[in-house]
Amino acid sequence: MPARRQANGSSESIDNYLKAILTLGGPQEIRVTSTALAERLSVAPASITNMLQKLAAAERPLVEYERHRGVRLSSAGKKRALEVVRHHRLIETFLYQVLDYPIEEVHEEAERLEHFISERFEERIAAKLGHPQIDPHGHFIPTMEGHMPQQASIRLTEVLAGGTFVIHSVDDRDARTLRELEANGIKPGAKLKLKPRTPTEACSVNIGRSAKPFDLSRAMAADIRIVPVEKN
Amino acid sequence: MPARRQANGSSESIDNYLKAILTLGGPQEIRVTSTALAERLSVAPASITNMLQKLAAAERPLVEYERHRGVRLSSAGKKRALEVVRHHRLIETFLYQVLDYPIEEVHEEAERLEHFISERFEERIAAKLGHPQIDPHGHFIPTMEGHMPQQASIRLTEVLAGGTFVIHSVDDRDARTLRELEANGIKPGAKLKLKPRTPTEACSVNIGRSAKPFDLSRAMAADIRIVPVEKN
DNA sequence: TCCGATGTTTAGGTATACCTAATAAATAGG
DNA sequence: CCTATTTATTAGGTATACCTAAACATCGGA
Repeated sequence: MPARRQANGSSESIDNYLKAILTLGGPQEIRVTSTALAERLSVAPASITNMLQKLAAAERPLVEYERHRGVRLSSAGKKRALEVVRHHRLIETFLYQVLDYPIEEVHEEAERLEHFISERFEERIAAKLGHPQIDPHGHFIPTMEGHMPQQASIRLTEVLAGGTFVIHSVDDRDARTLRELEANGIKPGAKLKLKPRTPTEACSVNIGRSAKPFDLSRAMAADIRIVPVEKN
Repeated sequence: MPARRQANGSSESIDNYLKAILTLGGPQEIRVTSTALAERLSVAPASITNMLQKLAAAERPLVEYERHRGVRLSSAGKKRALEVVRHHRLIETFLYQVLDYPIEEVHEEAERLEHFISERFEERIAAKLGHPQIDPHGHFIPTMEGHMPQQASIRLTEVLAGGTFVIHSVDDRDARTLRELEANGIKPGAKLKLKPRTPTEACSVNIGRSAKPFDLSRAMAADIRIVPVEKN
């Protein structure tokens, strides 16, 4: 068998399956379908089935899998997934704060390196950064013990009531969208006022002083998460 | 085909073949034999032949290979090999200086990460370090343009004449040996006096004030390189 | 409830990078 | 100079992680 180049036991590919199951399953750890995984990972559905069977059949299974009923992470799988997410977010923070990367480049580099850094590397950059809890996108960084801090945030697109919010995170998968949004003031920490609306209505947003209509489909694509602010 | 996880075109495995050919070929770029490569890479000789054929047959060949006559790097191969060596040595320097790694741990981490960092990462850590020319082991760092600085150093084991030298580099492949040698003052920058000897004789070494006999086989294993010092 | 659309799995195949065993070429000793 | 040993190559096989195409479940609507 070919040499393992990872600092730990699993492969890069497996890491990515676990991460995808973690994020698609959401905080309630809903079963994830093959199709959803196939789309997320840009892999044929048949390949997903194959991999899931292998992950479930392992000595120490990383997922719980039942034919035609989707997958969930096992506790071992969740541990590894959270470790990889921790790596990703620490690396992003490090690239941004220590190596002065432009914000829109941190994701791609982190996506590659997250699989290959050692425990020591993880520990050292965390120490250098003062054990940060959120990354430059506003995402919480899982703890060393594999625990994801509770996020009291909600999707912008889920909010119908209107009110004042702080942007908690802006998803970092598409560099262009991210940059555009940032240029418009849509970035973690920014304050934002929503007008009440129905699910189908366009969204109106106040950022700082200026009020502009906001295209909901873009918010959908970018997965903007916000935290309600108590008026005081 | 499986997704490329490297920032550049080639694979981790290919990188390692190129690096091995570079170092085994030496500064004069002697043809390297399959056996030598097989040993260095801990891979069966048959696998070496296979890989060399592929590397030589590529659209843009990375090696010049003739059956039964060994390999040399092509200019493209040499460029990539030097790039990987640059990555390795920059990463080691970075781990040591910025992340406070213990010296004996930098090699393993660099060996893994060297294949996966981007041009940007390389450039950023080089800048952070002030574009260093030698790594913590005393090895020269190839330039961005893929040029290896001339090393006026020689193998400790090749020196028969005796004289005063500065240790230029101590090879970093075996952590234990490295640590032991360092504990005995054998580290880059240390001054060292050799007594004249024959190839088979034990070696006598002065480090600072103390003179001790030195086991040549250990020097052989560790590939200690030294630079002659003009007495003044 | 049955039936077709959708989603999922099985079957069979590709490329990479390894392996072992058998064969062939080069080199060195008598 | 010819054989014996060493070194290198070919042939055939494994595991991983993908693929396509065909078969098979599940689910929602008539």
